[in-house]
Amino acid sequence: MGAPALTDDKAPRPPGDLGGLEGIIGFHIRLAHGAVYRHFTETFADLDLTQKQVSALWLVSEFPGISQIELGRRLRMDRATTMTIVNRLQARAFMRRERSTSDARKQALYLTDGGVEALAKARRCIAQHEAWLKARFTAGEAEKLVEMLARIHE
Amino acid sequence: MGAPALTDDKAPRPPGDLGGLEGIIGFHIRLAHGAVYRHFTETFADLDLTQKQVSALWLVSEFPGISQIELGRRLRMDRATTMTIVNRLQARAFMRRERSTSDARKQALYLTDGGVEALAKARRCIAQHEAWLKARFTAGEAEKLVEMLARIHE
DNA sequence: GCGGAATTGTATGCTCTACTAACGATTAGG
DNA sequence: CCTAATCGTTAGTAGAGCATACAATTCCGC
Repeated sequence: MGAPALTDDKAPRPPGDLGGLEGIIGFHIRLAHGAVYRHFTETFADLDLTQKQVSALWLVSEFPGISQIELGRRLRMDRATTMTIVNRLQARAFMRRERSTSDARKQALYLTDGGVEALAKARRCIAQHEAWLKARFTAGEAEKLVEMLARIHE
Repeated sequence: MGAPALTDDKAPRPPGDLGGLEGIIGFHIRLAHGAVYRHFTETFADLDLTQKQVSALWLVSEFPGISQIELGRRLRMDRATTMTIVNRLQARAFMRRERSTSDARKQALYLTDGGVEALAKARRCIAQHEAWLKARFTAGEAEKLVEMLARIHE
């Protein structure tokens, strides 16, 4: 008991009040992720790329010839999810698949010229997006935040 | 130039290496959110409740009679998304809708007895989930993390 | 070397979340 | 009183994640 009724409009608690949810770390991660996701989507509206697609382009650029399973491992995606990402990027001619010469089970992934170009544009958008994010923190805080988040995803 | 080939299996970089992605705050928030989401889903497998559903139950419990639009505002969901959440919870008889007496446009949301019970169980699962999360941090760190995440979602 | 187990890619189908656009009902403001 | 704004609702679209099943390939024990 004690929770005040809101049937009338004399709301006694401010609109941002989240009650007991306020102290839950997981809840804040969820909201923060949502906010970042929304801003990302706006920033990348012109490029029409999602976070996952950009991450995949980026990783394939840094690890040319990487296999799908390895790409998925680093981005914490399962095989099926990785497939749909790569399918879309291949359909837009940003990426191509080749059978690996060392292991015929694997596909080796490479960026096409169009993919390199798209990634270059994406990097500029990411810089902008990150600037929006980092404006809230000092350099030390940003570093600490990244380090703590890394502890969560191992 | 510079990026080592992975066509062969002499991978010169460790499997956790994310290259330039490492420094991107948004990327770490994404991965952390994924990890939290996965653990949450495991923890709540028996209850068959999602993060959003639990958050909604919790908020309606703290603000009985809250309108859908207000619920959505606090959880950063639009009206359509809020609808589907409330629909599911109502279908499982955890929540009921009533027309607001003060504003006939609004629905006033209340937990049913089943909803109260489900929330009680959910709270125990959340405690477990949060303990898993908090094990990585000191009390001070956890507080700082929450505060920094709050800066992101305002 | 051979046969069974594990790995990788692929296809299919389901779910949750989120968004847009439209519409009707109700309320609020000039 | 009439118009604009708000709220709920429905329908459609899309990304992301997961499970399952299957084929091809490789690996390992014998």
